Amino acid sequence: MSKKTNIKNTSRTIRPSKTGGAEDAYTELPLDQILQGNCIELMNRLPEKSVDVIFADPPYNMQLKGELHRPDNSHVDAVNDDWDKFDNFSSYDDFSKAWLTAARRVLKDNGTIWVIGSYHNIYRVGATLQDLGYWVLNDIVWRKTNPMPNFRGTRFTNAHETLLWCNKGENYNKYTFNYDAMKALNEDVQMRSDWTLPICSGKERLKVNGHKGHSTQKPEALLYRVLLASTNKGDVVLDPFFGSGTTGAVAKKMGRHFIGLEKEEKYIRLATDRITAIDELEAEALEITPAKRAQPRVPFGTLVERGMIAPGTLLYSPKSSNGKQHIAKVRADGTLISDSSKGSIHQVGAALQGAPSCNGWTYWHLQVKEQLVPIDMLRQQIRQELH
Amino acid sequence: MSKKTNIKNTSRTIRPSKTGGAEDAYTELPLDQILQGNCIELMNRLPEKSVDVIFADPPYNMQLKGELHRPDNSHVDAVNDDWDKFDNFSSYDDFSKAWLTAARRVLKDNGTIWVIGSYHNIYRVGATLQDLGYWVLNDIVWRKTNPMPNFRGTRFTNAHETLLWCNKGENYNKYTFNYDAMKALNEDVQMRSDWTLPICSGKERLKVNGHKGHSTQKPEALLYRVLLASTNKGDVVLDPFFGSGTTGAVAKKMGRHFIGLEKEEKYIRLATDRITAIDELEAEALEITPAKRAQPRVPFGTLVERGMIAPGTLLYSPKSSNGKQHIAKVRADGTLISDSSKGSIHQVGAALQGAPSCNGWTYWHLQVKEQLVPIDMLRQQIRQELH
DNA sequence: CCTCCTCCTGAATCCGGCA
DNA sequence: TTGCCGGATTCAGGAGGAG
Repeated sequence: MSKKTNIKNTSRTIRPSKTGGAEDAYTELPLDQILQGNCIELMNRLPEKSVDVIFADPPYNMQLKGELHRPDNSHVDAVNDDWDKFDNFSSYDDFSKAWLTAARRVLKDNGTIWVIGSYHNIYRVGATLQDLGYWVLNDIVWRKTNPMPNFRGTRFTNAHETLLWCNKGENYNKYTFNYDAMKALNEDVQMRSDWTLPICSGKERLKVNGHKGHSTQKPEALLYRVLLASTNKGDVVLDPFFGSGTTGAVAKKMGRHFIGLEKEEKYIRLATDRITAIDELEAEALEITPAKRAQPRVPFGTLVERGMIAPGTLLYSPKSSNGKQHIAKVRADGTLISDSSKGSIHQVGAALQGAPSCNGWTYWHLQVKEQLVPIDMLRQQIRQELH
Repeated sequence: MSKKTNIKNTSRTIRPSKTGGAEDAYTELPLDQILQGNCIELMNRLPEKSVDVIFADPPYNMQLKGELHRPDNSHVDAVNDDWDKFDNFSSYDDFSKAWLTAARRVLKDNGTIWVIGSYHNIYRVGATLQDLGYWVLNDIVWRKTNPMPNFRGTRFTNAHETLLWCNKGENYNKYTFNYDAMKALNEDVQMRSDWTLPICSGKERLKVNGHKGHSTQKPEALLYRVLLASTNKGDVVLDPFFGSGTTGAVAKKMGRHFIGLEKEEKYIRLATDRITAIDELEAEALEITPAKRAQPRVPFGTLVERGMIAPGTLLYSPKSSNGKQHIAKVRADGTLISDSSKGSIHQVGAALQGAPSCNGWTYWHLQVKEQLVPIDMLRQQIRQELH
């Protein structure tokens, strides 16, 4: 059982045919619509080899256990939706295999598929993609500028998600990749496999009664880059896990057609309202998040790690008016130790001077051939590499 | 068939025992050595649960690429393609399963394993890790500052590799993670899951007759961060695909023990020379920022006992946003009593705030000359005495 | 209108020692 | 093994109010 939801009056007429089985097959693509139901059944009703690109944001199977609080004791509103629960890896794999098989049938031979995930699920999804014959073109890392920290200090901040971009096989080489558009978007340097973008928050984040409209809404900037890279104007983009409809919103804005598949009524309502309010952009499109121009932050530890300053190296302060000079030793984790204090280059510099603060980059020097050179010189080198 | 290679004169004597099978078992760990042979066989000869960390840089499945094509390189239909791919990925999976199983036996229950790979193999490796019961702690993205560009403009620049960091399972929670050292290395901001480091080039890149000594030599900075994060001084690090010996070089430098497994004679020679030339850093330089949890516990009652806080003293919470401030009185046994609750400094603090927990040391303050001073100041005094 | 400050929040596999 | 309980733990950015 499934029904369709029209997004705009201009959407095409649907003619389900009764031939060939219990399910109604779409003889024509239901463009710019959200179809309600199980995405596998719905995909099987679409004509084969009919869509240009698939973007899929399947459940991540997060397997969260207890409650989590921030250090200020506030409660973390985690993803604990029923749709994210699976019994075990095996049942998750069955699910992945099923929807990716249905997706493969619908995808044009020269089409491509994007799947986004986290470490909880992306390794399984990636293996399943390969098992089904999909060919990985790139794995893309979405570096979040503002991820949630690790509140308990138990792991590295989980600061990225992964997208897999695949075509239907090694020998299908005519997929769309707008190389020059990507290069232009990246200030005339080849677009890399790591994309730095903020998470979806602020005004862009859809709310219902003051609460998140969807627990995992993706930022439009992410979809913008995906669609700009891998589709042309007028292409058809299928999203089998439509959710809050970011794919549809960006597709409409960019003059692409979308087909959204979604089980839950509440998300369909949310997405429908959202997309209805959107106007298609004129020819020239804008990147929502411009590249940051600021100088990249370089921790002092980076110099140690890279072997530019070995642990055990002595650093020297400038000689003060009374001829006194401070010395500190570099430790393995990029902190300093002096006679009387330990800590960052800034902390130790401040402590030794009895000052409230200190710029360690200019205060501390290396001895190079009987000359003192500020460690800031080394930071400049690294910043040049990071360009 | 395998043999060992001593790296330094001080290495311990090895006593292979003839008991229990055709293979010689090591009754003692062959520390700081490179063992020649098949890594699975070698791992099976090591004592179980004996190494603290495994770092593995397995073949990326590029070698198998030839097998992924038909011998005549003919175009393969998508559907028929499946078995072909499956068979070949399957053999890579068998290989992964075999060495990861052997690795699991050798790894201490509270040990962790790192595996590095690219999109060609990491999704398969990740799924295999999970299938074997390993629990992913983080997936780490190594962002290369200087990756090889995509010359043909057909894809995004492949600018990263992925590391998976796992422990032996969901319930093994005592793995080593030097959170504070990582934070210090990153200038007092939590270390994230994306690491920006250059590839191995220049002087660091080992050459033999003017050519690369090893085709996939990893940068020492990468191993430095891995080992600083997940090992302590004196720990044993096993690398089953030792190659050019970056793991051993960094381990030696950092005062960790290594065990290297490697099939090829030429790489063993390369790595041996390399590691021999390396000096271990001095002890003071290897010190890192200690975890607060590692500091001696001081019961609040000690302050009362020592007369630093008299029974009857009033303690004050910080003023909250609505101007409210909680007050509690110290009792003779080091518990607090307030209007509504009694108990430890933590329990009363939590109860008064209606919070799930509270660090009483930072929550409660003494009034000293019209200023509020956290009682943690007094704990610091005691800890210094204990020094 | 601008600045400053406080509050809130985000796909999270989030503690550990001891009785 | 379970349960108790001490006490350690966060970054970026947007919204909104105060001044």
